[in-house]
Amino acid sequence: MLKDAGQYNAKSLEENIHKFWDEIDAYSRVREQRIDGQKFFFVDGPPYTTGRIHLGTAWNKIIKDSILRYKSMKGFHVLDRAGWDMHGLPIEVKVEAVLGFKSKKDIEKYGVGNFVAKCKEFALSHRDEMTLQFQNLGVWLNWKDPYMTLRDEYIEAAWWTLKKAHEKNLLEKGRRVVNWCPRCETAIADSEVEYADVSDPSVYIKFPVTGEENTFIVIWTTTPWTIPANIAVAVHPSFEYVRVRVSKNDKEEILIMAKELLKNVLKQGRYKKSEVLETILGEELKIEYNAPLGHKVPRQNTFSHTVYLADFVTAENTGCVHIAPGHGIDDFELGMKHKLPIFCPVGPDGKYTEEAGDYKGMHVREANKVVLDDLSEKDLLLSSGTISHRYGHCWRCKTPIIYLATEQWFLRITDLKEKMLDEIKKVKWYPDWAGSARFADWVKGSRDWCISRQRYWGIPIPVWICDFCGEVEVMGTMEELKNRSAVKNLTDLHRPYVDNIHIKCRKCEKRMSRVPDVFDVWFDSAVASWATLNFPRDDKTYKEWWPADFITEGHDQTRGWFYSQMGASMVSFGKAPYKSVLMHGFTLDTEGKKMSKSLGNVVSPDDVINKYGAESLRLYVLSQNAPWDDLKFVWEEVGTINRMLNILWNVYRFPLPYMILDNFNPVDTRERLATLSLRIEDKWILSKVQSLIKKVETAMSEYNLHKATRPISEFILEDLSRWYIQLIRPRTWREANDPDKLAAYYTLYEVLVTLTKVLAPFAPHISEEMYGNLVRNIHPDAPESVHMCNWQAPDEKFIDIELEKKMDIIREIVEASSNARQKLKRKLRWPVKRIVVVPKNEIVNEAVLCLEKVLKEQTNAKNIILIKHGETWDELGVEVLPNHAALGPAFKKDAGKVIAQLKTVSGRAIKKSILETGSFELEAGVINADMVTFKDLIPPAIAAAGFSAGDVYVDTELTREIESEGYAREVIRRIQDMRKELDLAVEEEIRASVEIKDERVAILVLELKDFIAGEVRARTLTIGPEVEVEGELVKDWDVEDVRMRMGIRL
RNA sequence: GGGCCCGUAGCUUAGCCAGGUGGAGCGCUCGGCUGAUAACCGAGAGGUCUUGCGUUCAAAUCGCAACGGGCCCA
Repeated sequence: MLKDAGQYNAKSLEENIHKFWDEIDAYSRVREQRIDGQKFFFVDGPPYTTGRIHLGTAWNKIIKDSILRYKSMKGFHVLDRAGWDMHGLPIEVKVEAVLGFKSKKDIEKYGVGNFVAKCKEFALSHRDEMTLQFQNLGVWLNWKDPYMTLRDEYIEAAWWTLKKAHEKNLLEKGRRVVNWCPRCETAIADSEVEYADVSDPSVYIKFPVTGEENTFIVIWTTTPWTIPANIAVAVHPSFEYVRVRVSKNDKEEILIMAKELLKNVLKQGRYKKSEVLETILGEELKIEYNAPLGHKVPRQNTFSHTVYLADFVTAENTGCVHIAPGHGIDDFELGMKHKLPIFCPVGPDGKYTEEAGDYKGMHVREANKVVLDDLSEKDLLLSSGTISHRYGHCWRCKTPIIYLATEQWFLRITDLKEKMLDEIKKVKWYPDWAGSARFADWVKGSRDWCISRQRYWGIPIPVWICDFCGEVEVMGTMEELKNRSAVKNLTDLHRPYVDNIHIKCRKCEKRMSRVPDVFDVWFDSAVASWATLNFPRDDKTYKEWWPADFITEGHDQTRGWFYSQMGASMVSFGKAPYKSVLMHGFTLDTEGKKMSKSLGNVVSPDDVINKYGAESLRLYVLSQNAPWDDLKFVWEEVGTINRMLNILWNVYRFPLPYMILDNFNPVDTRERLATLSLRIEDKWILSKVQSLIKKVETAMSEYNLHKATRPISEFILEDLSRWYIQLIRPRTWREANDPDKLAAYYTLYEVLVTLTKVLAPFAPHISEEMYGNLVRNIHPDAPESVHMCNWQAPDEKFIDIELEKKMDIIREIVEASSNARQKLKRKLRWPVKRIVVVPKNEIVNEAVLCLEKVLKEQTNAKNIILIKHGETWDELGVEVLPNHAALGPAFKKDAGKVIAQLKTVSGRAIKKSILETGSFELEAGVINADMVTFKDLIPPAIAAAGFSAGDVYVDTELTREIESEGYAREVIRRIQDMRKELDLAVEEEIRASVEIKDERVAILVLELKDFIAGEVRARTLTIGPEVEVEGELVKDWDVEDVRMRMGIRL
């Protein structure tokens, strides 16, 4: 049996549904149920296990959940292990903060094993916390068996991939300049560098040119601490450079710089006089110079310092660029090209090494000032100021990064670039430009991938090197390592457990040791698509499922996970690891600014759930805008969605009391619908709901979640609540087994049940609740959950597009008539004599004929008069407006007479004649079409309003019958109001008395006494001018200026 | 500085790909309804479609540039 429903309470409803899902193990059973379906392999982009989820993460998972629920209902066998990214520097930094550590030395002292254990504990506890948060959103993924990057089988997937890289000669150890965090003492990836505005030195330095007295080449830098490592100066080959004689304080010297920047340099150096001695192209500039800090850094005197040409030089500052190949990427590349020494006198802790001579032991951050002082002492400092610019910082500990030339391991992704670009084209991107423009551009500009980190909590790099001959061997699996090393009981592949495992060199039979590095954490998630299938341990599953059918992440992942996966997959398998990608946007605040803790504009998903429930949040993020656009979070809009859900709930619960009262038992709904005689509005809503399914399907085929969810909301508000429910209301109040009522019941039932299924992927809670009552309480053998149901295919036999169009017209006419009524202040409760529809096209005609009853009811009109298309309503008066400009010249002095006569003749007669014959004969002369214009004259009791395809006239003239009904309805409304006040049950009977002093009105109302009594369920009803009013509740009313006194008693 | 995306009523947006009188919702004002009722419905006001230039008979729509926002990079 159906059960009644209370008010919509999102929180308790969602809690109950979550409990229900747990009880019946809904998720697992839904997936099992589809085990024979077509495979749909989804890979969850693993969130990083620190802290709580934010709005963007919530949006991400809601998108995934809705799409997967939809796919599952469509019959796909979905594979969707949730994923967790659990290694890496971010967690190390958090744990270091908890333990109060300041550097790697603290970790070493604490013990790597202890530290790693803490990191693991941290990651696991956050995973649990975040899982709960995702589940509160109603997100279904495989939470019981997620893939976790810290698992041994996962680590093996990474190892296997690196071995592949080695076999394909794509793994390389090399010296490169990398982003280096001097606090974390590790290389960090480009993607781990966060840019922020900082104030740095902005200094102009003179390098003394060899063999030319008092001549200097001028460079500019923001990092004076790199001057001790200077090796060269770069100039642009096609810029013009000048030698300038300048003077200041009676001292003369010659400076070299770009011609274009002469003014700037003179200003910086506050030179009073200047004289250009020579202008030459950069490519002709052949000079050597002396190390500016040779006296402090003895090694510098062993290098030769020369000017080189480089395209990356820009016309800024001096046009001459200081080159330290050990401390800059461009610098390094230029150095490699010209075989310059890669001089890097800075250690991993950011302090100068022995090679830096006098600076040894000094931290580079303290060195800036000292270096400037030393240069100043030598009179090599041209000017010194500060500049505010964007500079890179370690994204976790916020320390400014430095560039260091270090030994690192690289994947030679650049070798695979062309093939990767081909693969990108084979992937289906939503939207298209995410792949063709954004991702392709990123890949084109990508560099080799530095995968090594000098840290602890990560996947150990499985490379062993011979201590003697340098032979390199890569371990692909745990098994391989065991076999090669004679270590039998290896239970954890993390550091420090793998650190002391040695193997015997195949070449020289000496000892091999593991390189101490761990992987860049991006490499972890890069192998997710096969690691989640437990490859390489399980080859069979891989063959059945790989590559992924679908992934979806935010646009920040273009350079992140989209890329890292593509790179790793090209290395491993030579093809893309995914077939389709939906790129979604970012959540921003109301102003369109990004949410950040420092701005204090962060909205957490929990806040939204607490206020409106998960369902509102879900539908909000899904429908607010296109998935790929950024989402501006606006609280009011969530409120609007919540209101829509509330209306849905009211629509759902409105018929329940009647259905229950009538013992309505909807079995074989489709068959009953075929045999019952349905009203046209029933057919209409059935058509509408089928059309809705089609719309949702079309939108979902392109992952247009906004275009799928918006029509659902529109259907609920416009078609169901505002229209169909209003139309069938009177039918639900009928007593007994009226077939017309049953037709409405069955129709509404069918529509609501269909709606639960359409809604299920997007609003899984409310649809489950409705389904539970509407379906499960009636059919015990139906699927237990709406999510176990098949997606309902649109049924063409219900669809009648013409009818849908006609109803649209009728709704427009009703709106127009309501508009017209308002002009004459005639309430809808009062019937009107007639409504005249003047159509502008044939469809309006058909619509009115076809839906006359609906139109009549909804406009509360006694009659509908339909004027034929092309004709005018003949009761409209016609005002003839003389056209003086035409009448004057035609009739000259008689014009006045003609105009006067025009007013005495029937306007309609003139219009008719002019329309038919083109002229009209007045006593004073014949007028033609040019001389007059016509205007409709609307009679006083008539109100007019237009709609898109015609006009509507409402005749509000009162008749005795109308007044009688109008007053009667006023009385009914007020007694109903009083019933409500007494909180009476719908079926409870009353005794009522109404005193109306105005005798005329009293008589009018009395005429409909029986009607009134029936409507308000009154056993007895007395009405009259002298009635004694009494009862539990007595009230005085003012009805359209008529005083009434009413009382009701039980 | 570069790549991609976004910029339409007070707010959130549709329309843009395939050029031809800019549609909604929220909010506001006024009104209605009262057997969904701490609900619901209707009407009205409100737009230099960020700006400028160009293509065209015609530009929110196509092109170029600028400005503002986002992501990514330097």
